[in-house]
Amino acid sequence: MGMPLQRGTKGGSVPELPEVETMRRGVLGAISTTITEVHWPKSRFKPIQVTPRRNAFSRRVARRVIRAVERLGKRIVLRLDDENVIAFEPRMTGLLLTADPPDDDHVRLLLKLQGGSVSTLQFWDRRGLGTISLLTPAQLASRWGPEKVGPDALVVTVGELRQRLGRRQTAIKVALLDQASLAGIGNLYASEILHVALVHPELPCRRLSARQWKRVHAAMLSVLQEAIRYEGSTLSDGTYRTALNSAGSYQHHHRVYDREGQTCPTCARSAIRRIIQSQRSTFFCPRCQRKR
DNA sequence: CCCCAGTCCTGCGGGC
DNA sequence: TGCCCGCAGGACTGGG
Repeated sequence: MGMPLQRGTKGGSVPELPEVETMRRGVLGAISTTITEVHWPKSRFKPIQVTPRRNAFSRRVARRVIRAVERLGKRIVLRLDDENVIAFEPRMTGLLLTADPPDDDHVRLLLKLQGGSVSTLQFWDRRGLGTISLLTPAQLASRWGPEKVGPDALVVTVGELRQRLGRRQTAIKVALLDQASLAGIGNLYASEILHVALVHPELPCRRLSARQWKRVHAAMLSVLQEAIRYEGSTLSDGTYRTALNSAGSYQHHHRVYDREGQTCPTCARSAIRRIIQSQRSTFFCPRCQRKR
């Protein structure tokens, strides 16, 4: 039983629902402010994708008032007084900050705001896979309407969840990541949720019993809500930060993610295993989460 | 429609 | 000591 005790090393938690919801709450102070300046800092890195082009974006958001700050799955949406929206998509390493960023090199956009408690809003992105978009209501609907983005994981009912995923042959862990079926879950929380639900990650969706769907749904809510209370997960590479550039602390409460070889905290007997599903790591306890 | 592999990008750790 | 390679995974795309 010489189980290797491994430490997660380059694990970098990515903004999923709890992290993006924490970002949203962190920038609520931008509501009712006016965008007075728009800056695109020069950088030695490849520029990130901005829609429309930067000049048009700057011209169209200048002097607009931010009416609301919303979350759409893993994206932050600022509703402007002309009905258009600014959408920030953090993807792997994007952050929305009201405080000083982790470094100046990776600031992609800086908005100066007037009239509220928040005077700057910055989009910071180390890897640069994130996107920034200014969209009309029609563009928003066609890109991220209900046909493209499923119901939010905090809002979906167990019936809806089962209706959307229940007939699929795909492994439950892979299906939970499909944003068109269910919005907000990413690789980290999928493993955590299935562990709490005591469901094996490789179980095909159509094989889950009604009881298991109930457990998955309940675990999804409890894990996501608990993670929001701890302001999300900041792993060893420290990438994810809140709007105030502080670390989240849910990583201290992870049960399986990035804990390969460590003893399962639920049964205290088996070692956490790591497998690859759809080219992504999945972590689970083979004792607590049985296939049959 | 369903499902999977490949692509984008930077930083970091391990191996040599 | 430094270089190279693999890995991290969200969203999208193209193919079977």
